Amino acid sequence: MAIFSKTCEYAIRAVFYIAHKTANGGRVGIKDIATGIDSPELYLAKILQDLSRKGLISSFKGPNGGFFIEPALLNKPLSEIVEAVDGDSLFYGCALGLKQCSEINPCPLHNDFKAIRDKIHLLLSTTTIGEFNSELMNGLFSLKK
Amino acid sequence: MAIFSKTCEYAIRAVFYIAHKTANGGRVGIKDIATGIDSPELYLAKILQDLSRKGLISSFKGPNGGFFIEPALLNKPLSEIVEAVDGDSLFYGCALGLKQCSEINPCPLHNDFKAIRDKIHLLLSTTTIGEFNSELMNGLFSLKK
DNA sequence: ACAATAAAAGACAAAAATATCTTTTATTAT
DNA sequence: ATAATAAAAGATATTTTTGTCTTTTATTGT
Ligand code: FES
Ligand code: FES
Repeated sequence: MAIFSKTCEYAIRAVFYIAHKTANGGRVGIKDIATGIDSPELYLAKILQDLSRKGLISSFKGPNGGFFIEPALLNKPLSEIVEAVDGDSLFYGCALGLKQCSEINPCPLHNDFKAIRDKIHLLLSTTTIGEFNSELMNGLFSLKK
Repeated sequence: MAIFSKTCEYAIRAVFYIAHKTANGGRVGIKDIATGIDSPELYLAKILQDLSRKGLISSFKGPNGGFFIEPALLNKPLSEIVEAVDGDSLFYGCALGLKQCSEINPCPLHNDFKAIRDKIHLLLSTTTIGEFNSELMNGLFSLKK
């Protein structure tokens, strides 16, 4: 198993893609995004509709329409995307699936896992949506293949 | 999304349960295990069959039959259970689902994620199946609720 | 030998995740 | 106004994961 669901992988890659493509204004269409991140177009459309409803990305219909990200939202943490799609069990849940992760009734992995889980949470809450824009423009980072 | 699949959560909890229940010999039946880790009995049976075929746990049929773990296997790393059930993408896969995680074609999260991924791998390969036996016998750790 | 026990195996069922198809709505340009 | 464009919405399909049911096989005790 991967760390994120397939849906979440697509969501993150799409958000990074939209962010760096519209950082200087303009909009980017679903076909462009789907090709740019190598994902099934119609499934991605559903995911972006959802993010749009939740206000994490924006869109316009019609000619010259497409998706974009409000400049102010470029420094939102990536954790908000993850939480919107996969929920927060990666940040707060028990590694072994106990109903409640707690010090009172800990599973055997609790102590060591909590440390790692907190690092994941920290990474995702300190990484912003627009953080990689210039590297992505320069082709230093990849979102496909 | 949680870090392990439900199947893997049950598998780990069951292995810990069997380990500490049979550390001093004897066998433990599926009903006992399912109750002890709070999992659906018949589904767990399938999971244990699989682990048994792979040689990670042992079993006997008939009266006084049940599951147990060869003493020598008690210091096998937990990572083998995880790998047998969930595969190795948690240890080697790209966070964003790129086909290949590599320095040559890295995703934006690559550097930070690799560090965390390695910690997860280290934790699971240095934790052994029998490591928590005494704490489990003492009730210091929990495998249910 | 025979009955009782308990896991193995195979088939099936339900739910969730992933993916696709079709129709509608908003926007733009002619 | 009208046609063209592109996302939104709703419905449907496929695949995977999770869970259950039934039959078979191995083992034990009588
Ligand atoms: S109780 Fe399992 S991780 Fe905290
Ligand atoms: S390329 Fe994505 S984690 Fe290495």
